[in-house]
Amino acid sequence: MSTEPAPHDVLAYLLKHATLRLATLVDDALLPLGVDGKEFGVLRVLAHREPTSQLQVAQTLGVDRTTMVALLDGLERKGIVGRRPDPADRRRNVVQLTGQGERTFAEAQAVYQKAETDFLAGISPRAGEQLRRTLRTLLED
Amino acid sequence: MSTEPAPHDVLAYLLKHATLRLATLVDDALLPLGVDGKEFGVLRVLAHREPTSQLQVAQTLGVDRTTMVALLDGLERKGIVGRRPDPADRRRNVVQLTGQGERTFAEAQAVYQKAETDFLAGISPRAGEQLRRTLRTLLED
DNA sequence: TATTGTTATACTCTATAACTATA
DNA sequence: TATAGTTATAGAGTATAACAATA
Repeated sequence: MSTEPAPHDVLAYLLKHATLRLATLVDDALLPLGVDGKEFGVLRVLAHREPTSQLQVAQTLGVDRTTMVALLDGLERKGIVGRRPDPADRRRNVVQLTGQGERTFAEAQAVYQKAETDFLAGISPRAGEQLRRTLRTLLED
Repeated sequence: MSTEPAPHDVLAYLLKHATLRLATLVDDALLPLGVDGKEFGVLRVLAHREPTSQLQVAQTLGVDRTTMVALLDGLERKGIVGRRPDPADRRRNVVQLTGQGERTFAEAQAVYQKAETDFLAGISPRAGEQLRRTLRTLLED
């Protein structure tokens, strides 16, 4: 046997695969609602804010504005979001959840919480909270 | 203001972005060595094991065997790994680090450790160890 | 027949460049 | 001139299918 450490026991690997596993759980859980994890991200932004422009949503999520177009096209086709020109600046689109979108978001949030709980099932609630705090601190900078 | 929780304060988001940040730090740190994070993953597998086949390396890393071909092509071109037919089963390629590959791996490991330390700079060593333990437990299943 | 490595191809995801309309 | 949204296009990354050599 080699004296080298196991290739999987390194923080970058552990973080990546924990991320992947939770993302898979969430995507699977959201499947019946007709949205995926990325779309759920858009819904969270729209539910949190007053109606905003596409660009603001894109910047909040850290994606390009051209990527946001396709994302919103899909959500609009499903009747989850609506777009209309901003009367105050007609270059902008005001984006907001539709009534159906609000319901989908509420269901998606419940489904997400369950997936997260399942993901954390192997550790104590205290350890789960500690994990969340630690990650927040690391991302604060 | 909305009563909805902030869209970024959700475990899936925190995990994803912590992963991204560490991956970026590691890639940047490895740049002068001429390898990236994914190639460093291959090096870790090869350093840990006795010489193995391409397929075994691919499976350990969870990538397709066709993906491994291109990865090893790059590492071989750089003189970091060598490939030769396995005398015991000539369908297989035995893959191992070259002398230069061993040196590159040693340097890469030092560089990685520094990037990880920088990443964890904002929390206590105890919290860093707790993070590692928690992630290991979550991935054990 | 099944397996390993390889190649060609297709698919997904995302960004860059160019266009339209508004400011 | 600059900005928001859109479209077309290109690039990175990875997987699927088909093939050659070997078992």
